[in-house]
Amino acid sequence: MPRPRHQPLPLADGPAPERADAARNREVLLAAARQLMLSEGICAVSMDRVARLAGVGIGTVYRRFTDRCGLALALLGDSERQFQAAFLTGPPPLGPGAAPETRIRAFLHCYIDRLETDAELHAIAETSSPTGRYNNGAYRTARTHLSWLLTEAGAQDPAYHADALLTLLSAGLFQHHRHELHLSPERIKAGLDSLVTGLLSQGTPSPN
Amino acid sequence: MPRPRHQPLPLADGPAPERADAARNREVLLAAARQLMLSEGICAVSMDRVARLAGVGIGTVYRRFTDRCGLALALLGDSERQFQAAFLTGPPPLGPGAAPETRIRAFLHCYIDRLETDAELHAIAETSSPTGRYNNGAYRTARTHLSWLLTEAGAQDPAYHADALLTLLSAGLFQHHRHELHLSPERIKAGLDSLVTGLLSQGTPSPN
DNA sequence: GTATCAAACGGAAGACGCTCCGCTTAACCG
DNA sequence: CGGTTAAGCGGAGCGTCTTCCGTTTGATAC
Repeated sequence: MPRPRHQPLPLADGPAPERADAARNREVLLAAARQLMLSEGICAVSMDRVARLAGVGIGTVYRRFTDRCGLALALLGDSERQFQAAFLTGPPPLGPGAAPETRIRAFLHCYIDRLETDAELHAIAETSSPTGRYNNGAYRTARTHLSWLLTEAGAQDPAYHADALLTLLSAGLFQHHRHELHLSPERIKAGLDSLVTGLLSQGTPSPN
Repeated sequence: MPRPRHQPLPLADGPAPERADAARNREVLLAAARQLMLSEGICAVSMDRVARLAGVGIGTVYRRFTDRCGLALALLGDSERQFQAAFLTGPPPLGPGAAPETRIRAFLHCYIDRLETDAELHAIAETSSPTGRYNNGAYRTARTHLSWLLTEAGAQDPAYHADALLTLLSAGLFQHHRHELHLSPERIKAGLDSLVTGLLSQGTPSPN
């Protein structure tokens, strides 16, 4: 009969502690993926090759990262954490202190800058199911934040428009604008800016 | 020595005439794909099964439709042609005759209705490369049209905002809104409408 | 009818994502 | 330390998309 496992600390249970070998493998795998990416480009980062370069079985890659998108998301983890810290608790204009509208623009500009450096990785991270993009922690945090800023700024329908703005930050659209239509990042930011202006020109008919 | 082929009619050369067996196979394959879709759902529509049900080799499917997205696009062909006819030459509010702003809204609403009936097929059609969605005839026609309407309506930066609006009509976002957030089609249309209002509230400062 | 050739065909083979399941091992307890 | 258990591991195998290339065939000219 399976005896109930004793709970050493019933307080503050996170999403489950990771065993030592698991944590080790996570790092080894991320390192392998990064190396593959740097030396041969994104296309070379297949689950199979990452596993072999890391010296583990494929099953392990999936156990650690769920799927290819999960691996991409993990590779973006540092960038993501930095970004979140910046818009949640960092200095203005991105962080608290600036006017909501200013923060929204800063958020969008910063996101475009992130795409400029890591568009391909973002593209993979958005690849799973059609709705996969909308179902991960990073997306939800961003949406919640944007939605709140839009509310603060007095916009109509913040929930819808938060999703709308984030959809305009999809890697696919960015790559199309950037590398097929040859728009500069500034041009893209300007487009987003005018959209924000439009969004905020309604809602609060006159902010007096 | 290869003798030069005689040209029967040097006038009006289309994108290349399709040989009889090729045209026949195209129809057989589309029928097979439709049947599979109706009887077992979109997931059952794999290139392999379509080929077998049609009684041809897989190579033929690829020769006729290039890839899976091409097949999906072909399945949407009728709907697409109807839609194009409607907004290019049909009656108002979608076609010529109504005010540009009215036509823009009608365009978006109509697109949402199309997604409501064929979201899954659209999702597959948007699946190829990250930028695949932006590189097919249907997309380009829609973009040109929207861009022109935006110009007529006096919007700023019509080129950018045409892409923006079309990106908000992606199947992935629609499915997320519709089936995960449980928004009604009307709710989605309202969101798009308020965006359009914002877009057009600038540009022409006062249309007098 | 016959010759010719580009177009079309078929299906084997490759690459990749992902699943499944039997075996191994870290972690914890007494 | 030895027992117990959940977590982790490995890799064969499946399904799918896609490519490649040798063979076949429809269309045309003569």
